[in-house]
Amino acid sequence: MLAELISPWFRAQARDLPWRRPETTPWGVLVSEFMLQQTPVARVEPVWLDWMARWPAPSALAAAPRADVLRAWGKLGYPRRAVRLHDAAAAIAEQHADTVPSDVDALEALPGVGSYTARAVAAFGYARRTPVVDTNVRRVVARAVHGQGDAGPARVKADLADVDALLPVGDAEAAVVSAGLMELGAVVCTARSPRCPLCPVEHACAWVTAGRPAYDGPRRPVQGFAGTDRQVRGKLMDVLRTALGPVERAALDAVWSDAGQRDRCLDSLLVDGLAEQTDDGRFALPA
DNA sequence: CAATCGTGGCG
DNA sequence: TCGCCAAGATT
Repeated sequence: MLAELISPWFRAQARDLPWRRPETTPWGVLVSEFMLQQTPVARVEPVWLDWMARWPAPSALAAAPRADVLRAWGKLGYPRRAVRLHDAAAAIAEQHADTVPSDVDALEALPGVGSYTARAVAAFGYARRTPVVDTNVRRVVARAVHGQGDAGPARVKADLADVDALLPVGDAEAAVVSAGLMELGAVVCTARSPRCPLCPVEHACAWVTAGRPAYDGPRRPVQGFAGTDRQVRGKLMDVLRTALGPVERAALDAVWSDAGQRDRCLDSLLVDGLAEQTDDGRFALPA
């Protein structure tokens, strides 16, 4: 029911995102999915284009120094994703003959690849029928199927089953519906002020039928940022990324006044493989 | 399960 | 201005 409405809408209205172009390889899809984890499309686009030009295959990325990878990641945020993608590329090059797996279980075994990313790569990289459940899809299902104003806390198995029930039988067509569900949530069925008059599902939507009741369930508390370790780590990484070579400890000390927090964050960056200490005691991105 | 992990734009 | 958010994964 919903699928028949979403599919033609998506074919006609889908944004022309670079990783959706027909020449994009599964590797390109995988890279896009890593970058899009918690990061808006607009910020990902230029970085993805740069990465595809530099590292068109997993083996190419795997051969790059980690410092180059982290600099190319730029300010997308959550730089551990870059480390995991780098490691995933090495695993694909060495264990999968430089070919991104199409099997969900094999994908999930890669570093940084969870339930969502594995299914997204199978669906968008290989046109497989598999439920792809992200925050957008959960919101669309909560509204259109369950008549609720928003999605509550994730219920992994039930969410997968909900989406699976919406997908048509055929692989290729199911993959289009999966992409359409995400597009709908991203562009029309948005968290704030959904554009119901533009929605292909409006007249089949349980939430609209119910009079668009407000969401009453529990809200995920919004993460603070100012003053957190996340902010401090970000400032430290910015120094290391910008520097041409190793920097003195003084250069890192300058970004945050609380020495205890600063040292703890620097240690965590070393542990995460985002920074290293040189023999002469300075700090740099890992070679 | 809840906390943690960056960044910047927008209403 | 500032809270809220944007295609999650890991521990």
